[in-house]
Amino acid sequence: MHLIGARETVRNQLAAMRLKDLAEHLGLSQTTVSRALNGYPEVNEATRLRVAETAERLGYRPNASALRLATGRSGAIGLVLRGAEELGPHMSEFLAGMGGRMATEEIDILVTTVDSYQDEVAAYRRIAASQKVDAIVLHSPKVVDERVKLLKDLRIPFVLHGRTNIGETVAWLDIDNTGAVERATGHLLDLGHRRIALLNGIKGRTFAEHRELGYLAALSARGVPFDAALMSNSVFTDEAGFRLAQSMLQMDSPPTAFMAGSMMTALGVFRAIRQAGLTLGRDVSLIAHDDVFPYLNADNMFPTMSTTRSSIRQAGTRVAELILQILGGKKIDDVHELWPVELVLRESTGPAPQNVTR
Amino acid sequence: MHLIGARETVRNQLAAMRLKDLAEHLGLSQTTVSRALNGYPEVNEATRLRVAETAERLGYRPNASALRLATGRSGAIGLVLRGAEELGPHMSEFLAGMGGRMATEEIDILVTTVDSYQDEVAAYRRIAASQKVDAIVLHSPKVVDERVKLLKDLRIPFVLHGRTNIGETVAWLDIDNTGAVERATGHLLDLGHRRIALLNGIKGRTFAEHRELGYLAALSARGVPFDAALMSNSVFTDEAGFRLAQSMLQMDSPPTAFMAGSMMTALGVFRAIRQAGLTLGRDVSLIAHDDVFPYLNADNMFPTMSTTRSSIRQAGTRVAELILQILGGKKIDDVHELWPVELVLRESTGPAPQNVTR
DNA sequence: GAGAAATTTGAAATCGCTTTGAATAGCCCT
DNA sequence: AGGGCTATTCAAAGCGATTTCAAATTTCTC
Repeated sequence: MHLIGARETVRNQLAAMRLKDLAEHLGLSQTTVSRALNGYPEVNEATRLRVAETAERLGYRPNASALRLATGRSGAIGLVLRGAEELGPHMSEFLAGMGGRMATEEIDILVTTVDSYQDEVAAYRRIAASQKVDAIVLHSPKVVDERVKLLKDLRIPFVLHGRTNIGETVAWLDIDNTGAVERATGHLLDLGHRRIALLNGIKGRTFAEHRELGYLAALSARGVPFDAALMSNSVFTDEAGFRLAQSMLQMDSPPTAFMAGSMMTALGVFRAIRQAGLTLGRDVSLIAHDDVFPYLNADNMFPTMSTTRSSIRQAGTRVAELILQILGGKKIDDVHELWPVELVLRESTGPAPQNVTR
Repeated sequence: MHLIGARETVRNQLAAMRLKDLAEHLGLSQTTVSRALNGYPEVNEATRLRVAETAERLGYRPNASALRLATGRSGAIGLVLRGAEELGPHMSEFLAGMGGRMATEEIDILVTTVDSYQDEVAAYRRIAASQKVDAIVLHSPKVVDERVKLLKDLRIPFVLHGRTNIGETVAWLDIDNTGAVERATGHLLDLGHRRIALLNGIKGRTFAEHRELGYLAALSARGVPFDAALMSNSVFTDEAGFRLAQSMLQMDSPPTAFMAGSMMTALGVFRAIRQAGLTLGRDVSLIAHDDVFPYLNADNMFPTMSTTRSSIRQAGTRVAELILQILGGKKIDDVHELWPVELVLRESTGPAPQNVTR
């Protein structure tokens, strides 16, 4: 019993080491240890070395909550997802990109899932009021997205992945959906296609509207009238792609080419074409938008798939970078990036078939 | 100037409201307000009502960091992902399930991405030392997984999604991979198939080993010898499925049936079968494991796909629940769940073709 | 070698919450 | 009226870090 010094409280061996413990261990004040660890200049180099070495050896890490309380920064950035719809392959790729960049800064990503738009608004309010995150990634914007206003009112820094027309300055990163689809559609038109189907994303989402703009622009540039029956809006699933393509192929005057909004959609279209007894790349052409999923490679398809390509993972990485810049003080007026989209032609596109009689 | 009371410090309007502000506003002490908000019994019901109403009206939310520091609980659970490989469709479904359950408890999910196993270990140490999370979800275990030991040493509660043979008691939830594959393989054997390919997951992962066990058990039960050339291990991608199925179909004695480890794999197999000029469900049979992705429905395929089915999203929800139970004091010895897997027969399976001469 | 300047360290305040222990007020009894 | 309870409320002490301000020590400068 008396072997244990009474002056010093004996902490549970299992409890994590605190700054105080480390300081006592070193015979220094908490102040000095803290400074040494955080690279302040006013600490003796020999001391700093000793502190760093001991901290490392003892596995000391500042308590995250205490650090956050003291500094006011939470060391995390928030991502609110509408569980069912949004946490799909696109988001996980984006997340992977973001995570990669944030990991090097020891910043975590706080994922909150919600069920409805109302819940989403509530979640933002909650996150803001409780100061859980330093910034937010806003995504999947609608053409007019009130969430932007909300976040601005809440005074929480954020970067928008996509664009919106809300008349407020926001930091954003987006890909040139209009240009991509315009070019792809133009290419199909040049190949002689006149009936081109557009399997677009959910109505109201900015990217979907942008794609529609590009589609219409290409048609109108070549004086080809558009047919609303060839334009559809839905989620990007294999199933929707199949269903839509199937019904369009049964039209009196079916499309000879498809523009699929995602690789998932393309898989369904693919299937519908085959089921109709047609051959992709000969009877029917297909260009899909490729967000570059590592597990679904356009080059490895049969036939290989022509795509408009833009890595959503890279976008995630860059958005993370932009957030760091903003947290570092950069003005959001200067944070706008529009990424070009490649058009990669492969085997799924070919000249329009001559005898349209089927 | 003198209109502003000098006694009370004027806080920036923009700064979030603190408990102190709320208390002053109410003319009560922080203690009472805190208690009222947290449902302690020793506070007058009228007071509680008034506090609750005012807090709500003013949008007060306790500062997360302060709350965490004071209570010692972080209100978050951790998920470490090896970015590139792991953050795919499976994980995002699992995450969606977890998130749904955690959201109702106002618990967040802290996602950390890492690049290597070493980084992963470092990440766990960091997370533990900085007390960022109350618990961890450990996933994708290997047959012998040292991460279990690490987390136990770190004394951080966790639930394992899957199983491992490390000789330590851990809380886990897993699906009956062995049983599922055994039954599916048995069914194919009953249909007369003798050359059945197994496109399994990555070697060393417990679930892959379990599936192999089931496969071998079914074969041996019917006295059918196994052929190592029909067993493969790889990631669950469309591409790998295609490549493996394609090469197997070119064997002298090709398989007449495939067991695909995931829907992604199945898509590739599907393609290889078609490319070989064969018809799925007639010339070749296919059973895929279906984790139930909302965007890839076995029922909507053509032909519809026979599957072993188990919702990974539900698993996520349940794992979240188990974590909550453990944090609530439940002994980990009592937390083990083995979920049965359905075998759903659809059109992609049929009797083995009679004339094997091709 | 004395005083000024620079370097290095430390005590204590602070961040915003919870919680312990004490104080006050109200009520019932005898 | 005073003692004993119970019901409420509050002041102050943590939680574990950072940071301000002051003190102690060393190094210059002349």
